[in-house]
Amino acid sequence: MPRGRPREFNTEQALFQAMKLFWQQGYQGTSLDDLSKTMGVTKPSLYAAFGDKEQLFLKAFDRYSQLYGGRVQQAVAAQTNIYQAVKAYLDTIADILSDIDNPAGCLWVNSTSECHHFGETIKRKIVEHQARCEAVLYNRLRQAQIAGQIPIEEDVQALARFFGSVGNAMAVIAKVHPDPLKIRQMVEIAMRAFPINLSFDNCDRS
Amino acid sequence: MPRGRPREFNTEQALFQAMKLFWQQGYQGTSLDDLSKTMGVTKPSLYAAFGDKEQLFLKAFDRYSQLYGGRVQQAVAAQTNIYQAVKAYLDTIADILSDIDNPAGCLWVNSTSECHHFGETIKRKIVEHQARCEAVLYNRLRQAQIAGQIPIEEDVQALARFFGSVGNAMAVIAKVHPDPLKIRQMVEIAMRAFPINLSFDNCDRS
DNA sequence: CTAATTTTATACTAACCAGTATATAAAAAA
DNA sequence: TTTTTTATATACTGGTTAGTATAAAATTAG
Repeated sequence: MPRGRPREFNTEQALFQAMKLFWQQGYQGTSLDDLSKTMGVTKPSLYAAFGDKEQLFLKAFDRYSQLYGGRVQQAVAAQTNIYQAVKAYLDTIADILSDIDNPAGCLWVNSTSECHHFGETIKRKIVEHQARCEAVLYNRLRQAQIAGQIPIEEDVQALARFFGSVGNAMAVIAKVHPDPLKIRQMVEIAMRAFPINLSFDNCDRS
Repeated sequence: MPRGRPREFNTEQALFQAMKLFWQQGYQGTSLDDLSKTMGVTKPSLYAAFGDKEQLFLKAFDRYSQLYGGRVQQAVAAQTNIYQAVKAYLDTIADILSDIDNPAGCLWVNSTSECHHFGETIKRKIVEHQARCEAVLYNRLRQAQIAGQIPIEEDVQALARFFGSVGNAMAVIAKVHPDPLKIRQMVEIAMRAFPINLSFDNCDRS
């Protein structure tokens, strides 16, 4: 057991609350008094445990990235078919956006809108997250292309960016019209842009 | 000529500067001192001419909506072919996002991210703008559907929402990677999702 | 020129912000 | 118990925020 007086709060739970608050209200829209109250941690304890507001945000963002980015990544990995893998990417985002326990929209998309105000550290995190999401799709698409399932003349990097962006677009819609049906329709229509290799079409699009 | 001391600033130009500042920095990220300085108008004059911060934002947002929404609407109206009309919608947004004189991204998308902090008046404006953009696409798509150029079983409302959302997604990309080429590629791929009426296909997709 | 009217310049206010100093409480170590 | 260590509670600080009071300046009307 550690030395001094024990913490009266759970670090993980408190960080989760901070993440949800930043997600809902944005970085600038969330005050330390707000955080302190919602996390159930007094300000001095908060600083001792997580550092200043920027560091807390970084940790909250990492948590978001691991939790939901991880869930999307797993869903993609679980599919063997490339078409279904891309669809799983969008479907999982649709699931997350439709969960009424979650704040509306996407923390990453919200953060990009605020990026003018951020320092270099947070900006780097934002770019990294985007790159990681795109890479999940790119790796699978490129692999499928090499396997002949996607036409060789396709720019799979651009394709990964497109489907990644559709996920972001769904988050924007979810923020204005939190209607699961509308989000599902987005997935359905977006998947029509999936390229067909006419000579090697062995993809199941059921 | 009006009665008292004449204004030393141009209202239109000042509002344009305010719009650009909100666009770049967001509502919460833009202070009145900021606005006063950039607009070249002292705070008391600013309040006399535009009202408080919320009212100024509403006017700046209206200006944005008229200026760029109008430009997109015109581009769509200029096309006779439905496929080209939808493409013109996205191409015009790509043009606006690629203009280095403009702040990165889209004021509307940025504002949706901040919406938790807004009062009902601004929230209504945000929903209205989205509905108007979608309507530009819907009206054309529905017309084309009635004319038999789009399959009757298509949900053209969902289609309008999809292409509108692609425009938003392009704005998010532009905020992180301000690369015109990447934005153009988004348009190219998104247009693949355009529905073909196999029995009445008279659309020019050149 | 005078009076009425409107804009501008300066300085101010009350509330809120991120962050902290100080003192106290709760645990382990000696 | 006493000392050491860590966490908590309270109150505070300096800076920023939106918004304003006051007075001077610039114009027109009579």
